[in-house]
Amino acid sequence: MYLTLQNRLREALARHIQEHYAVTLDIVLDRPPKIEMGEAASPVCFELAKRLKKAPRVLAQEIANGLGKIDGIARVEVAGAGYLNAYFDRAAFWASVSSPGTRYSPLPSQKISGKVIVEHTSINPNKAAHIGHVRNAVLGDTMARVLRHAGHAVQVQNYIDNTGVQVADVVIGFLDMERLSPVSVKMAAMEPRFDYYCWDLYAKATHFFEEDKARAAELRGRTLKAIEEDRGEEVEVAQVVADAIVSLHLKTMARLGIAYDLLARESEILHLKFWDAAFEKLKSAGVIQLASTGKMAGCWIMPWKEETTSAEAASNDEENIQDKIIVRSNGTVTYVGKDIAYQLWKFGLLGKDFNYRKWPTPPEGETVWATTTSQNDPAAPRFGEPATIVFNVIDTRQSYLQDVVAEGLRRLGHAQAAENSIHLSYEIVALTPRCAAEMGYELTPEEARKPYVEVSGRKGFGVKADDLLDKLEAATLAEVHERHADMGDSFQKRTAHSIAVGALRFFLLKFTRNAIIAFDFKDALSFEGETGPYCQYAVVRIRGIRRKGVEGGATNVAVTQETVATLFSGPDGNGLWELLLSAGSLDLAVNAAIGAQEPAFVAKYAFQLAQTFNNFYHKHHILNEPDEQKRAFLLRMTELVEARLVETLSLLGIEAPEKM
RNA sequence: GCGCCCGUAGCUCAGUUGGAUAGAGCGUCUGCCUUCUAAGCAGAGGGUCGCCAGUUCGAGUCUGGCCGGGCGCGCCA
Repeated sequence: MYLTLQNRLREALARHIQEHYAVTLDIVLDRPPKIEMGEAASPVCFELAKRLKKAPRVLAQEIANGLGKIDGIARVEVAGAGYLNAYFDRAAFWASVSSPGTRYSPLPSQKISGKVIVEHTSINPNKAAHIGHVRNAVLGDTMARVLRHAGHAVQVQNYIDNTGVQVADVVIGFLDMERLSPVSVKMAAMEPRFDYYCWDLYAKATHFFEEDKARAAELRGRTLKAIEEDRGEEVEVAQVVADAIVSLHLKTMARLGIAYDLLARESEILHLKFWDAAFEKLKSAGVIQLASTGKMAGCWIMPWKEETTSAEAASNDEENIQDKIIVRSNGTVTYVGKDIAYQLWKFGLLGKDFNYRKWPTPPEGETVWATTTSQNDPAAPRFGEPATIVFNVIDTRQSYLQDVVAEGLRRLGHAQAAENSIHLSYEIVALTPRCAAEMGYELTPEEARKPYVEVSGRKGFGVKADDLLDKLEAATLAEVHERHADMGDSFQKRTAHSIAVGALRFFLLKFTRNAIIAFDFKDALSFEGETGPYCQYAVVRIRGIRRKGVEGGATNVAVTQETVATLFSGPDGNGLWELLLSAGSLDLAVNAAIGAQEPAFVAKYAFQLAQTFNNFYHKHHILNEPDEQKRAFLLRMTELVEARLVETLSLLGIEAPEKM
């Protein structure tokens, strides 16, 4: 609602200034420092004053006087040195927030026509998911929810690198270190904690490789080649491991309310000749070249840093060559090459499509599709339909590689697709030294002094997602049990689960993307202050009021327009108005979140609304309010807040329980 | 060496395209449960926005330089 009024004001000011001063200006709008000063303010007269060489306050007064009536805005006044402050029509705002039909309507300029792809999670399927993977998934899932809320057709894809080095390492662990047969691996893969087993095995394999580099190179080379060529025990085990772990990842993410439309697998990129098609395009367009000399001889490379002059290039020693290898001298393709093929497909620029089948072991109640080389299921959604915009949720350390992928598209002549390939980058989740020590990690004195310690999947060092969720659920269950002993067991569990998810998702979303999160159990297990449970608690309070009201046989009287007008202009008017305004500002938060690709804005908004409500809650004792009209008004207000807060939390993937 | 990111309260972080008196949570201290759930509320204390210049009517925000920290620059991903 707020956004609608803001847009009306912006348009009215722009038109007025254009008509009366023949100046076209972008109208900057922000919030006045205090609610008494209105709800939207523009410093546009300062800019206009400069252009016209007139005093800003004089111009502001002229505009305030001349600006006609704007629907939903009561008046526009001059303030300070020349601000234009707009005061919303509170009763009208109440009416529109109350009407059930109000929906988010994006600005026309922001409407993305066509399909949006959000690729996230994309964990190497060779070990259990850890907290860093959860940040990726939660960011991507939240972004997808927010985009859907804004009316976009979103497809969520999870890229499965089932033919890469990481899977190969675990395959070597099973075949060459543990000397298991494929059948035994198949049996092991049916165990519920197979991902944990692989977590340890992967760490052991990494250690094993470090002992003897030559042996490592030989084993890896042989295993990777077998997997790529789709033959032997290696490929059999690789498939078993990758498939089992993907299913476990899906299960872990389902605990957090995260689901996927499509699992796009690297094995299909290879076997359906996606790479071959991309390779031909890159070669014929001259985007990549076969290096004949130097240390990259025999590789297909994409030249980088073209702007350096030949003199500079000549003086540069080989160490500084930035050219990116796309195909190795042994003929195998790098990750970047495969990613270019995949990215081309996303935009419908490859001229090929996958076959699709249902994933055989999805989480309960879900349908997940996956790519396949075998028979296509005609019931599959049209995943091959070109996207107009693609969000790739990948940590910031891979920025350079993402730039290479986008540059590849650009040099193939797809400037628009390159522009719309958005790297939704985020910083890593590290552990505080204290947390690392708690987990039995021996810190060097240097590490102990740093604010955080980086996790490492290779070393098997990190907080596993399921362990963290278990810990959170145990903590919330103990609390729920204590507070609501009368509650049934399964209800207690459900409640504890939603609080645990609320705590974790909010914890990961309250930081902006480029903040490094130093993880600590103490912070993540906190349920007070700026947390998910705080926001959930506000909803629970509202539901408590409603239950009590129904029990007490509260009369359901309609709130008259007079009551609304009187209360908003009365002594508590500004306080009440602040809450309503906050409840009507979700569209602003969503708009900002999409504009900046920053889900944290929605989390900040949820907290701010919950906080404003808690303030209201303490100020007004609703059910004891003797005045029937005022009571009805306050009750209606809580309903409005509940609806908007529940909606906001659902965008964050957080459920509000009935009691907590 | 080159590139990207960061530096705001004791700690952890917000601060949309430059706008009015720089905010929140945690922690500390003081109050508030016979009244709709205290996972809460009110209040106090806490700041040379790393430093120096510049642009501007106006800079935490933009530009340049410096200081400090992180990451990337692999025939790994």
